[in-house]
Amino acid sequence: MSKPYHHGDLRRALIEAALELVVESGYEALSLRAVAQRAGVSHAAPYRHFEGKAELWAAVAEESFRGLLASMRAAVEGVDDPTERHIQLGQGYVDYGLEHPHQYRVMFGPTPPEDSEAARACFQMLVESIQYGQKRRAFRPGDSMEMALGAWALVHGLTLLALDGRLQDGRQLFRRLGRLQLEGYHAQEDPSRGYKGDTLPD
Amino acid sequence: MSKPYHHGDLRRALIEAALELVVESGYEALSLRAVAQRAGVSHAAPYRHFEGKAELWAAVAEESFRGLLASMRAAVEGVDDPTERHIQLGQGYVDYGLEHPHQYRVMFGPTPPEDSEAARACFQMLVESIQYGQKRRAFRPGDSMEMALGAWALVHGLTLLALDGRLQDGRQLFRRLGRLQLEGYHAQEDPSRGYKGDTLPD
DNA sequence: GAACCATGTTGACAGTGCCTACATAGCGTG
DNA sequence: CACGCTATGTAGGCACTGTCAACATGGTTC
Repeated sequence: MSKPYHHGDLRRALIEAALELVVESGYEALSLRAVAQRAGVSHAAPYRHFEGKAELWAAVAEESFRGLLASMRAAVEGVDDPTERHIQLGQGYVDYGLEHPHQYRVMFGPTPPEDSEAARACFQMLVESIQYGQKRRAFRPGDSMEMALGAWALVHGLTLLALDGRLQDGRQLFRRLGRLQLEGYHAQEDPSRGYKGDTLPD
Repeated sequence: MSKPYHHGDLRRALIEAALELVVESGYEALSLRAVAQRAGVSHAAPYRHFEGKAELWAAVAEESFRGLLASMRAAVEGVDDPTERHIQLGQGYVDYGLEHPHQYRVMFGPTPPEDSEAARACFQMLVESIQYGQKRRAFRPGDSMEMALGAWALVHGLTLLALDGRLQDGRQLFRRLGRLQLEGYHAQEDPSRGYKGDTLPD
């Protein structure tokens, strides 16, 4: 059979070649030509499946977001307590970032995908985790999306700082800081200490 | 006089040309050759002052960190209340990022500067703000560096998410989430709700 | 003034993204 | 079945990039 002229599913093959490249040779080595070569096609072939480099990157990012989503899902499986569940969710996030540093850089690189379904699903998990805690009266009432954004910012920021080598042990640090953030999210029995009603401070 | 063969302070001129370029034409337009041309010098001249592209980027980042530091300093000037001061500090951070998006991307881009004096100073401001609040018994005791890292992660994460267009109004959002985070940092009068002693949760 | 050397220039090389022109083959339609 | 149409591949070229080596210039020092 040798190599058929037409590949069959080159698009998929290119994405996987790109993923392999990014995992092995790092974030900056991702060139269209290198990807094409790895997939065993000519340097212009990718243009039949992607508009350009940015679109291939976006596809790689989307694929990676799916991995992130899976990591978060696995981390919370079977955890019922709202606080513990939320911590586990963040842990799953941070873990994925630390274990797939180059992919994480592609996901949030200079060309982030405009509309990523998987990315939205990841954020949705955070929102639902907040709402779950609110329903159980473990977290204070308030705009669950905003509180989820706060959680996202924390895990995202920690992951990036860790990837930049600015932290010692990002995983351990998150366990502490995640709980600390949740102390602010917890429902407060003493009304003199702050929240009255269902709004966030200020 | 025309143009003297030797520039005088080409290193400085290159950094400033790079800054202008990055501000005007954006983050990705930063090429050594473009910078050289803007400085009115041949394409290989920069190599007499920088080891390569990465080092020039690092210099631009360092310069930008100095701007960030200035923004943070200006934001807290004359603010005494620990909570308000800490919020203002974060505000100064977020504001700088939102007002200098391209520079912020260089600062935390794929090639972050290894040892940035200004970056350390920025972080130091956060640590001291925490310690200041602890001394005044406004914030709970605990590892001030860790708590500062939590604050950094929040502002850094929010800034990046805002720059990626994933937030509506990052500035406003920070005011709310910053206060929310501080609720977790506040000293808690009711010992039944959590912290005992001088350690962070978990 | 002569030698030195930091600083600039020129030219080249491999690699990049992207484009156009051409080749191949799988498909539907007569 | 044969014909063409079109999707998908290739080959080559363009302008640009970072980097290096060889050369030019001119300020500084003995």
